[in-house]
Amino acid sequence: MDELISLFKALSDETRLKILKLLETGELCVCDIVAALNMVQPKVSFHLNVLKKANLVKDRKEGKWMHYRINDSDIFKRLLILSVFERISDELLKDDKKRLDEFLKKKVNGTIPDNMMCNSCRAKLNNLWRKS
Amino acid sequence: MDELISLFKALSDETRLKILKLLETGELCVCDIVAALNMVQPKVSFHLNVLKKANLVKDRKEGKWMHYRINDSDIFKRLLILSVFERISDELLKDDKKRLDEFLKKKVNGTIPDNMMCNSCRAKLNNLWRKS
DNA sequence: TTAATATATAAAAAAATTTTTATATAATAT
DNA sequence: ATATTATATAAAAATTTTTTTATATATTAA
Repeated sequence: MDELISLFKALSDETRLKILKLLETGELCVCDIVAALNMVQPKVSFHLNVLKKANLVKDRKEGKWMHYRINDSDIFKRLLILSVFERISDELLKDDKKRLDEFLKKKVNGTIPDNMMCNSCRAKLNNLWRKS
Repeated sequence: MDELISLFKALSDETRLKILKLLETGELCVCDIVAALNMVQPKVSFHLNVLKKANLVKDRKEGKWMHYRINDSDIFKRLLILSVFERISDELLKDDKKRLDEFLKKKVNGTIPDNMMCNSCRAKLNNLWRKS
């Protein structure tokens, strides 16, 4: 029962639902999420930890960066997460997505120096750059 | 989004999950739930109110009694509630169900006087009595 | 080796939720 | 009318969660 409660508890907070929604399209590192939500880093880390304890996200370390992605390995969680996505309007995340885009753009155009980016971010952004 | 959050929040508490599980087999009045959970009445009323605000239960007044029942009118809530039931072991509710049975028995055998029972409780219990 | 960076963690403060205790309300019984 | 009963609500206390601020750790850069 504790597992069930920690799952629902994790889902009952606006910041955490926003984080999940930001991760909808793929993994992000902590600094991306901090930029998107415009919140202080320890606050974001706190919420990521709640999500992690509830097994709603997985993390992956790469150099000094920590990447988080959705963990929908079991069917019940997948369904919950999908229902959540469905119920959160794009409107609500508009500003956050905009800040995220701007932050990623800074990474691409070099406003954020190359050595302040991990390899997988660079690879992904280079790829985006070529596409658009 | 607030509706979604209040739904998950309502589901992230042991007492409230127990109440839902007690209501699985049909409506109960507040005093039944108080007896089952062995908790003080205002505490139970508080949690019932949280469930009601989240639209997880409906209430019905009969005389001075208030009856609560599950509200699974929409498909998402029904699914959530069913998943919850599936995940709560009978073991966890064993003592509560036992206390509930004993309380209902007292209503039947007259330890609790007839005038301290509403008509629908009497009807239901008489029915049970005849069956068993 | 020293400095800088990304993130985590700890401690303190703030805010929200839950529990308890007391009281109010409404319905019924006497 | 008065008393009793079921439940709700309000106020205070206790607990939990969240936020903030400061610091620690690990990794890379210079």
